[in-house]
Amino acid sequence: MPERINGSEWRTPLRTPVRHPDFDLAATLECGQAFRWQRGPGGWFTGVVGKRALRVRQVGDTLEGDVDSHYFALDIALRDVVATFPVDDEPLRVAVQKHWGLRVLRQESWETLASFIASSTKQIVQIRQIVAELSRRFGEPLRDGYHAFPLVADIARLSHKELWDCKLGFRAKNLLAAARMIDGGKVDLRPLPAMEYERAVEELLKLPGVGEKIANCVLLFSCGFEQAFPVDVWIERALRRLYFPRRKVTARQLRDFARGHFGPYAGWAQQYLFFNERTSGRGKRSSVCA
DNA sequence: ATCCAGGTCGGTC
DNA sequence: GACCGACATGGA
Repeated sequence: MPERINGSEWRTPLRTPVRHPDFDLAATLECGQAFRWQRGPGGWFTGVVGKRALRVRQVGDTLEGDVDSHYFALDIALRDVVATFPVDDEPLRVAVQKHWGLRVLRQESWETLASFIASSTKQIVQIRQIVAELSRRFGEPLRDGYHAFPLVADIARLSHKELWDCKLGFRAKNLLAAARMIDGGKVDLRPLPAMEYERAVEELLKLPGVGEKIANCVLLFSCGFEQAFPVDVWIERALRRLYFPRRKVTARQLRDFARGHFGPYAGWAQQYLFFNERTSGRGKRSSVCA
């Protein structure tokens, strides 16, 4: 099938279609963990992973196109993950059922860190714009007008204004300083996956613009810490609504609850609850703005 | 117009 | 420790 996009041939050859019943491509790509995918005609998603422009779609149980099974974490048995979730947790059970097949991707750590430094008090649609702009201006050109996410060293060399012009606002200085710390060897992302969780958090907190929430995003989405549980405004809202209705609890209490309650795959539970909260229409805002 | 967005940080009490 | 406002910008 010689698919063409914008008149130019895509990536050749497309791989053999793969059957995978426990995977929901759309939910996985649109739940807010990745910022570089776009849904196009025919149900095809296009995006960039590392230095590859990929195109993939799901038809029923079948995946077509560039199926990167490592990136999509297809080796993980979803039933085993769900089996670790607490029994008698009805809200989580409902969320999992509603979005069955949603998986936590294995993303690249620098891109994840940079994207989430850019994310603070930004809407997801704006984060996507910023990441796209950074890539377009400073990332390695790939085929068909796509660009890789810029390397740490390339961001580190930029001026404050060059980053500012990518709509980063007050986050520009944080991204620049973080890039320079990593590029200069003050912080090393590579050993994070092998560290103890607490130690890895501590390491990331050295970076400017990185607090508990963003550190947990990086550890969950790009370092294999399935227990990491980022608490943002959406999850906070969901936890209050689902587990502490009409009770006053502090943010700290919510974090402690989450860490003790959801188990070794708390991060996966977080994604189901997060996506559910954003799509259920019960939050203060009723629509997903992506 | 006004509020709020996948927060973080440095200042208060 | 918990609480508070500043920080930039744009979407709803």
